[in-house]
This record gives sequence, structure tokens and C-alpha cells, in this order.
Amino acid sequence: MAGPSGDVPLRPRAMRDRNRALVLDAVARHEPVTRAQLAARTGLTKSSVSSIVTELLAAHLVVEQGAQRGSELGRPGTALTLARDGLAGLGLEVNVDYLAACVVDLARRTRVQYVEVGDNRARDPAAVAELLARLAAAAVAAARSQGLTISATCVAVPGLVDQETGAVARAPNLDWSGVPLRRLLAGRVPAALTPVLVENEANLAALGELWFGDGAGLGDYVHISGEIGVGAGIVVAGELFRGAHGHAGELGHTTLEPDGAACACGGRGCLELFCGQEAILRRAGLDPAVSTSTGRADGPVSTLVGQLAAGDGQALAALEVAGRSLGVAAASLVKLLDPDTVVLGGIYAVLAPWLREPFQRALLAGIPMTRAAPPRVAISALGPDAAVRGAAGLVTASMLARPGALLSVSARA
Amino acid sequence: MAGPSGDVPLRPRAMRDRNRALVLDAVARHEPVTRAQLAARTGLTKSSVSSIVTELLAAHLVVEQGAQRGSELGRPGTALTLARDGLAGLGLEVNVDYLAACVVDLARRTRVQYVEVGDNRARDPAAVAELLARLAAAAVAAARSQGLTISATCVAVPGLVDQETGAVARAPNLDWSGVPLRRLLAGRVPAALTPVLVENEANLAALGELWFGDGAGLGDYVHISGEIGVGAGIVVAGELFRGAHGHAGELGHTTLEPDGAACACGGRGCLELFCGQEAILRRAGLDPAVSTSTGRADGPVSTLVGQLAAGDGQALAALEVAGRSLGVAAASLVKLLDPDTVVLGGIYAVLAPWLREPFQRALLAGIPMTRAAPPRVAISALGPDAAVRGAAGLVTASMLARPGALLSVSARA
DNA sequence: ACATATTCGTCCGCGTTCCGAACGATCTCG
DNA sequence: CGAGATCGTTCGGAACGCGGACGAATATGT
Repeated sequence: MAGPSGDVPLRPRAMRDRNRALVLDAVARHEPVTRAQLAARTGLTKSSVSSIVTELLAAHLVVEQGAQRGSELGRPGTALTLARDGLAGLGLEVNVDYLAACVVDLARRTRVQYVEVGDNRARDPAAVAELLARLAAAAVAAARSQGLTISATCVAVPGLVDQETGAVARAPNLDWSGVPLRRLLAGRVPAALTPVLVENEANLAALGELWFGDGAGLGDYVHISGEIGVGAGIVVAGELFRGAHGHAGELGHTTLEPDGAACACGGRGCLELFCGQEAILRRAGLDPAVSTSTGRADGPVSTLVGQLAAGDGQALAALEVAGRSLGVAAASLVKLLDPDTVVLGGIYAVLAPWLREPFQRALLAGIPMTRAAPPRVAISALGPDAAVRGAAGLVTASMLARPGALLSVSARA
Repeated sequence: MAGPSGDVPLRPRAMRDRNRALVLDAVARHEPVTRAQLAARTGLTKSSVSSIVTELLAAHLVVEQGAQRGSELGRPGTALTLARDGLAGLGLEVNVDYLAACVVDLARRTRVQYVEVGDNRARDPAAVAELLARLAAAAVAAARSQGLTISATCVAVPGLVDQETGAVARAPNLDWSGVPLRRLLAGRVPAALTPVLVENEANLAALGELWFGDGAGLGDYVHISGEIGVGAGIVVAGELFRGAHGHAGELGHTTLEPDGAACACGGRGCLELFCGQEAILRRAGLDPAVSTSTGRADGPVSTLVGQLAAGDGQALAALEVAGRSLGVAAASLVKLLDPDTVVLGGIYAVLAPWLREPFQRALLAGIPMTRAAPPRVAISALGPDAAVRGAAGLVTASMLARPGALLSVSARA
């Protein structure tokens, strides 16, 4: 029952908090930037900006870069940028056939990135947690040698997550159910990495696209993430739409044919049966059973790409089917959510040369004259990397959004 | 792209604005209420609440009701309630087969409500605007005799609206396209009723349910509005989800059968072909062509209800089909948006005794083990009245949310 | 009847924060 | 080298919320 946008009274302190976040955000967006430019951009006065910047400098969130060479008149300003050598976010990912870790600094530069291939379906959740913790330790060590300090961690998983407990309620493709991932990691990871967030992979991939891809021009968008499952991440006004229980975006089990084939989820004619990774491979005549790689390294998807490039008829037909069915589902989604853009990510980014055309055709056919302009269709620049980086980015984003919490963490270097 | 929740700097003035809205909202929710209770509820101190209440009293938004009889110890407080005799909102509705107007006061009591039946497809948009303006004038006169002053107007229309211009981009069931409704009304209505908002009917019906129905317990919900078209209104955290262009919630043209029958929208196998009002009537063996009434008064829907109550097989089968198809579409919607509740509104509220069971069955079948708890299914308490009242409520809600704008409007009575 | 406890609403002084104007600093251009 | 422009700082003023103190109004106990 949120009343007027948040039921909390606004005190001078909260006012300062928000203006601090406003300035820090403007630095992140426009660095390098001078105090005067910040004042113009945020609408605050020069005095207020100065006072806030002083705090941000003391907290080591922002650093001065010396005089800004301006070809204009007057005294040049001092350039401000986000600190590159201070706090950073750690992103982890558990997927069906690999683990990944990456470290991102405040300026959203990826400073460390590790991937470790291996079939996690064959492993016990605790064993996966153990491997992931080791990967994390390696990434943190590499980050420390670059002068970075991890402030928090976020783990991407291909399934539904209970935000409160950090447990994976259900991840069908991993065959996980009720796995308390946060607790499993908490015991295996130094306390400096906590808190550990757990979040759905498709959601994080959408945010990854926002922060590390072409996010700027997307507006409100839906990021469709093709992996072994099919998920959608919905971003509205720069923020993730999570739904009431954090489970929004489950696109893979949209019903396409009410009387179609049975799906593992219990339903019938689900989208995943037409354009999930395994369905595509099978239709193309490839064996999806072996170490299914999500488009990275060598794996069935690269094999498929090879066949497509060679003009293999069966493979091309499989993508025609996938694109068309995905387009039909996307049309319904677009009519329901009215986004500016639809982004194809995950393996769909890799398969875009063959997928895009039938997808777009079906999408437009399903959105007739009802809307002024059809949504743009964009291809993810990140592909399968989007989720880990989105996870790390989520950590740094929350630092940028709440700088107040970090003010006392000054004395570092 | 919105940075830290709004790119506007927070000044002392904005702080006051928000706290004013916070207090006013608390009054609305808990009236009658004393200053001390408001302080406890909002988290502000007694001093701040006192100061804000003084302003609200001066603006005639709130009135004192004399001493509050408390069975407790100590000095009793003075009860505060929203003013019943001051500002009010005017809601209008253009639908296929009727026009409606209603006036709602700050306390969300419906003070005036008029409905005028008549087929608007047969009329020119300008003629409709003329009739609507006359209905509005009558409603306003009735409101004035109760001591109410209209502060603004909102019009509900069954189609896609351009929020900027207040024009109806397309309303297929009215056969309107590019009708500048705001401009048509502006010339025919006294200036005191402006500004005139124009908004989609399904969206307003959802808000109507929130404010005038069982809104309290719904949480985040989707209100499915069955009329001649089928629309959905999505409410998240007490606010409407409009999408990037204000066109979100178009459920009626979700594709159910990609190779199904052609729909007027240009697509194939659309949901409306299975559970739109005309489809249901036709399948039940009734003639939908005559003055199709949206469940109010006498009309084909009441005829249908009669047949259903009598146990007519063809009619029951029609509702079985409608319920099942609506349930399938709702299942996809639920997986995409993850709401707490799904509300059946419009004619579906009237048909609920026969619709609910197949609907719920299909809905649950489509949401297997993937979610912790399936969404609740609720039946609208308002039915076809939801939209007009939501329109009027939207006006009063925006007054409550931005009391600052009304402070100078004091001298009334 | 009267004192006491309790709660309500107001008042006043204080701290935080933003704003606006003025000022010195620094650079470009002629 | 002076005029003009821009940058960042500083200082006083104003708005606002906070906290404690105070009088008002009521119930309870003796």
C-alpha cells in the first residue's frame, strides 16, 4: 500500500542522502565532469555541489583528476571521476554448464572476469557452492592486486529466487529445488564479501545490457535471454521490474499451443519447446544432451552456428521455427508491457543473424495497427556474459544509489 | 534514464511537499484521526504534523471534527477528516453503448453518478463529445448543490490514448482513430473542469477496484476487464503500470492460437475471439449485434445470465470456453508479471459464477510448480462501474498526492 | 473535592541543508 | 598586460524537521 511514493517522512538527512546520490550518479554518467557542470546538470547550486563533492572525495568514491583542459574561456574546472582503485562489486554466476565470476569497479569497468566450464547438473549443490567460492576467492585476489576492495556480492542463478532468504526456490535446468545458496556460500566465503544477494539470471542479464551494453538508448525494455531456459528481464525507468514475489519475467513457459506437446514444467505447448536451446538443437538435428554450452567456447551452439553459416537446411528451418514462435510470444508481451525496445540476448544474440528476421516478422505481424510505433528490436552486445556482469553491476549500482552508507568507509587506499 | 529515483534535486520545499502528502495520505487512510496518531503513523514529530495540519486546514482539504471520544486516559485529541464539502473530482466515461459521469469527493465517496445509455458507434465523435459535455454539466450542477467544487476531470475511453495530447489514438470498438477528445471537450466544458485527462478504460477500472472495491487486500494485481474488448490494468505498489507509451495491458489480442481464426485487429487466434463479449454471446447462440450493453441494465448480457441460470447447455459451454481461454492467457500473464492477485472485472464479474471455475482451473494448470503460491483470484465488486469511478478517483488521488498545488485555493466554503 | 497521572497540541530554540550573492582564482583573447 | 569569462569557495539567510518544555484537557485514586 505505498502511499505517496514511500511511507517514510523526509528529513534534512534524507534530503542530503538523495542529493548526494544525485550528484554521484551525475558523476558516473558524465565523467570526467567539473563541479560547475554537475551543478548545471543536477539543478543544485554550486555551493551544494561543492559541499557534497567534498564528502564524496573524503569517502574515496570520487577523485579529482587535475585541471580540465577546456578550449573555452575562463578558469578551467577540476575534473572529477569515480574512483578506480577503491570499492568494487563481485558478480558470480551459476549456470548449467559453467561458473563465472567478475569484478566491476565503480565506473563499471570490468576489472576481472573468470569462467570455469563444467556441468553443474552432475554436482551436488554444496559442491557447486564450494567451486564457486574458490572461483570467487581467485577473483577477489586478482581484484585486490589492482587495489580494489569488494563491497558486496551478487550471484546469478537460472531459476526462481526467494529474495528474503537468498535461496533458490526452483531451478529446473539445474534440477535444484529449495537450495539455500546464500547460506551455502556464507560459510565458504570471507565475511568481507557479504552481504550476498541472489538474483535470477535473466533479470541480471537485462541489467547487464543496461549497464555494459547499449543501455543508453533502450528506454523501457525487455531483455529476452535465451539459454537452456528462456527468461525475460523487464526494465522500467532504469529499474528492474520484479513482480510481487520477484518472479516476474518467466517467459519460457508462456503457452503457445494449449493443446501442444507436454513440457517438463507440467504445461503444454510452452515457448521453450519451440525456441529453448535444446529444442533448437534437436530440431536442427544436433544432440543437445552432451555438455550443453551456452553459446560460449565450443559446444553444440557453435556447431549449430557453423551449420547455419554453411547453409544447412535443417538448421535454418529450426531457427525459422524458433524465431517465429519467439516473435509470437514477444508480440503478446509487447502488448502487455508496451516497452520501447526488445533485446535479444544469451544465445539469441549469437544466433541473431538467422533468428532476427523471422522473429521480427512474427513480432510485427502480432502488433498490427494498435500501437503508434512498434518496438525496436536490438541484439545484445554481451550475449552470455550479460548475467555475471549485471550481477557485479548491481552491487556497484547500489553503492552509487546509497553513498550515504559508505561515507564512514573513508580511510582506504 | 532515471537515475536515483527522479533526477530532481531535493530542496526544503520539496521535502515539505512530500511530508504534506504523507500526512494527507495518512488522514485519508485512517480518518478520523488525531494529530498525535498522525505523528505516530507517519514518523514525523508532533510539531511537524501540527504545522502541516494547520496548512491543510487552511486549504480546506481537511476539517476538524471536534473532540475525539477516547476511552483512554488523558486529554482527547481533535479528530481530523478529509473535507467533504470542498474539492472533488469529475470522472467521465465514453463506452460503446453508454456514457457515464460521476463525482467523487476527497474521501472517495461517490456523490453523484449518472449513466446515459445509447450506441456511440452510431455517432460522430464530436456529437459524442457534445452529449458527454452535457452529462458532465448536469453532474457538476448536482455536485455544486452539495457544496462540491470540481478540481479536474478524467475521461475513460475503451482504446489507446496519447497521454500528451489527450487524443484517442485508436478505439477499435468505437471505430475511433485519432480523435482529439481533450480538444473536443475543452470547447464544450467550462474552464473550471480543466485540466481534462484522458486514460484507458481498463487502466481506470483497475484503479477503481483499488479505491472503491476490495483494493486493500489485493497487493500488486492485474485487473482483467471484460467488455466488448478485453483489457488488463496492472497495478504495482498502488500505482498504475502504464508502459513506455501508456499502452500497457492490452490483453485482448494476446495470441492464443497462432494459426487460429483471423481477428479484426489483423492477428490470428486472439484472446478476444474466445472470451470477448461478442464471442461469448455468439457462442451461446445469442445475437450480439443489437445495442450491446456492457452488463448494465437490460441487454444481451443479462439475457445470457438468464440462460445460464436456467442451465442452458450452449450458454454454459460458451462460458467454459471463455473461462478456459482466459485462464490460459492469464497464466502467461501471471508468469510474466508475478502479481499477488488477478481480479475479474467488467462483465466477467457478472458472469463469475459460471466463468470462475474453468478460469481458475486453466490458470492453475498453467502455473505448475514454478511459483511458491498461485495468485489469488478475486471478483470485482464494481463490475462495469469501475472505470468511471476510477476516473474520478484518479483526480482526487492526484489532489491528495500533490496538496502543495492546492494551498493557495483556501478561501472557499 | 482535589491531587496525580496521562495524553494532546503548541511553542520555542537548535541543527541541518539548500540557496543566492559576492569574492578571489585562473584562464583566454586581443 | 588588461578585459572578460568561468570556476570553486565562502558567508549570511531562509525553510524545515527535531526535541524538549509547557499549558490544556481528561481519567483515576483518595
